[in-house]
This record gives sequence, structure tokens and C-alpha cells, in this order.
Amino acid sequence: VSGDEIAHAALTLVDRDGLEALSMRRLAEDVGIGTMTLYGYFRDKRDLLDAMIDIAAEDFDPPPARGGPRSRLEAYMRATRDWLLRHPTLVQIRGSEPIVRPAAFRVSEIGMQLLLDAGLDPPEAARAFRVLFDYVFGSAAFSGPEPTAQQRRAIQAAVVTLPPDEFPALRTAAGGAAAALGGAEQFEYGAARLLDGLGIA
Amino acid sequence: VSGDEIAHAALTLVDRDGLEALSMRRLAEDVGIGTMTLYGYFRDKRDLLDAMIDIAAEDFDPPPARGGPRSRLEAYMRATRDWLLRHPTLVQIRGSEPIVRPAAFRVSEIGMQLLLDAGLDPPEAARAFRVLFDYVFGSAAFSGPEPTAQQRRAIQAAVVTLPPDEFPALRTAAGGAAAALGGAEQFEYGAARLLDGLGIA
DNA sequence: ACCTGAACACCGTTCAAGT
DNA sequence: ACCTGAACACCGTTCAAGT
Repeated sequence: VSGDEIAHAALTLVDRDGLEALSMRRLAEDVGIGTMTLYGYFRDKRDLLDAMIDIAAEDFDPPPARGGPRSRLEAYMRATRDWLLRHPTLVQIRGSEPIVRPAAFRVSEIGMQLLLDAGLDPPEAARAFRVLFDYVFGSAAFSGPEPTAQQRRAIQAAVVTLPPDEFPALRTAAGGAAAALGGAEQFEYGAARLLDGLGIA
Repeated sequence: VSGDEIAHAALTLVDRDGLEALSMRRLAEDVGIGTMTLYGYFRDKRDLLDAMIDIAAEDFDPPPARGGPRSRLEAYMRATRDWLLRHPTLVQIRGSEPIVRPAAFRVSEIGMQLLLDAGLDPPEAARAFRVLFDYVFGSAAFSGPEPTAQQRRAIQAAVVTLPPDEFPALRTAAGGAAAALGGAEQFEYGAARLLDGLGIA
């Protein structure tokens, strides 16, 4: 067994069962080696998580290089979101700490290039990139994939329970809020508004 | 000691030392009671985290009700960001699961009302709210407060290490990327572009 | 009723021993 | 050299006992 194979096994484990299900002991058992043998491949758990990010980064599916800057940026944002949703724990592994792994830089490089191609000067492209980054990662982390009918009903029910005189706006928009919980359409809407605001036609 | 006091102690603990530092054993010792006494106040650790969210929600500082819809929405986004940065673990406690606590709804109510006041119809306000939410939470989680000079130098150094022929765009925008790492100015820029895109003048 | 120590089933990691 | 079990210092939580 190689380090890459172990990191791959760890990634499929967290994709299926969540980050909290990953323990050195359980991973070792999954792979069929002694727990302490893992420490021959990774200095510690943090090092294993870094290796998992590298493996996941290879799974990024670059958007097709066709069309104008606007539609290419939309495709790039969509591809980044799809990538994060395929590995839901990616956004949890590193909170605020910037990811300085080369594999992750490859994803950023594409986005930055598209913004420069769209005509933004370098400092402006850097600022714009960060805004897109925060929105895409934020959507993946806090809004997520298509909400289930059950989730929609739950939020509807919760809003309807609120006293109407204290929460008039939420009551008014309750139906819309349930629909806007997450999903591809909601994400695309925000992405489009954001690119509008950045002046990318 | 009351449950509120315990939740407050837990919140100051995680604000200072991070979420991973919070254990039932350590919290009990901090408060000066036996570990198992905590379970008289909270069913389990998850229940304690919910109580911490409620305590933190009271700490939201509503923006002043002055000016037009645009400047009020800017002030609202700023206030929400400041609130999250005051309690950096808030964004970690619940990943994707929607927060259905009444105290958190109070923060949402203000934002939704501002969007309705700005002239958006209810379904559009709901979609727009979600976009603002994703951006503000995403900024707090992934970009964070003012980057230190050291963090800026670290990202600069990392980018300069990349092979220039593989990462031309990142190299070109390296200085800007370091400046756009986070901080209030970067956040305001994105907030303004987002409101532009939503057609809120 | 209220509080809590002991115990159980887990962690990550060090250290020494096994091959 | 490579692998790993035992041990240590932790977890959250159940259960039974203490007042």
C-alpha cells in the first residue's frame, strides 16, 4: 500500500461518513494495516489531511475553454462548486487557514487567468477572485446541494412557528426562503449577480 | 450556576482557544463543577453548542436604521461580519445544517426586511438574502479578519515558489492576491459589487 | 432532587519491542 | 529497515451511587 492509496481511502471514508468519522484507528483497519503503520506515511493526522486535499484537488474537473469570459467564468464557478460538493468535507478541513498546496493553486490559477482575460487589471482581478472564492466556498459550505423536500418543509414549518409581529419579513418570504435554501439554480443566480456586479459582461 | 452562565463560559472558551479546545471535562473544571453535572443542563454536547449559538446571537449589534436601502444593507453586512468575527467558531459549529434557532432568525429578519424595503419582491428577496448570507459567512469563514504582514509575506513567498510557466496568472497577480487575502476593505469591495449586481442602488 | 465518581468505548500519539 | 502492540493522556457519555 502506498501513501496515495491510503489518502484516497481516507477521502472516500470522509466523503461517505463525514470528517468526524475519520480516525487513525478506523482508517488503518479499513486499509488493513496496524494503526501505527500510518505514521510511517504521515507525520500526524494533520499531514494526512493535507494529503487528502492533494488527492481531492486532482479530482477538479476544469471547465471547457470555449465561449466568452462571462460564460467561461460561470462554468468555472459551477465546476468549482461541483468539485466541493463531490468532497463535502474539503471546506471543513481547513477553515480560515489559506490553502497553500500546489494542487489547490492549480484551481486558483484557472480562475485568476479567466479574470485577467476578462480585462481586469491584476490588483482588481485579485480582489475579484477572492470575492468569487468566498461566494463559491460559502455556498458549498452553508447552502449546499439541492435541498430535499423534507428540508424545505422543515424550514417552512420553523418559519411559520415564529410570532408574525416580530418576524414579518421572514413570514412574507417564507416560501421563497424555503426554495432558496440551496441547490444549483440558487447558486447560478448568485453567481450571475456577482459577475454582473464585477462588470463582467 | 445557571445554564446560560455555563454556555457563556463555553463561548468565551472557544472564542479564545478554538472549538477543538472545548471538552465537557475542561468546561466543567472551568466552571468549577463536576463533569457530569453539565448533563443536568444540556442533554449532550450538541445541545450545549445550540445554547452557545443562542448566547452568541444576542451579541449581534444591529446596524443603525438610518440612510437609504443601499447604505443600510452595507451596514447590515458589515454588522453581520463583525458579529461572526467576534465569535470565529460560530461558522464552524454548524456547517451546512440550517440554523433554526429563534435567536439566529432575528438576524435574518433584519436582512430580509432591508431587501423588501429595497423594493425586491418576496421570492427575489429570499434568493438575494441567501446570496448575501453565503458571501458574508464565506468571507468570515475563509477570508477572515485583517491579514497580518506575516500572512501576506507567506502567501507571497508561496506564490513566488510556483513555476512561472505553469502559474502565469497567479504570478502576475501575486501582490494583489496577498493584499486581497482578507480584511475589512476586501470585504467591503465584494459587498458593494454584490449589491451592484442585485440592482440595489 | 441534585450532583458526581467510576467505568466504558473511544481518540491521537509516544515509545519500545518485534520481525 | 519496516511494522506494530502496549501504554499514556485524553475524549463523550452511561450508569449507579452518593448526599
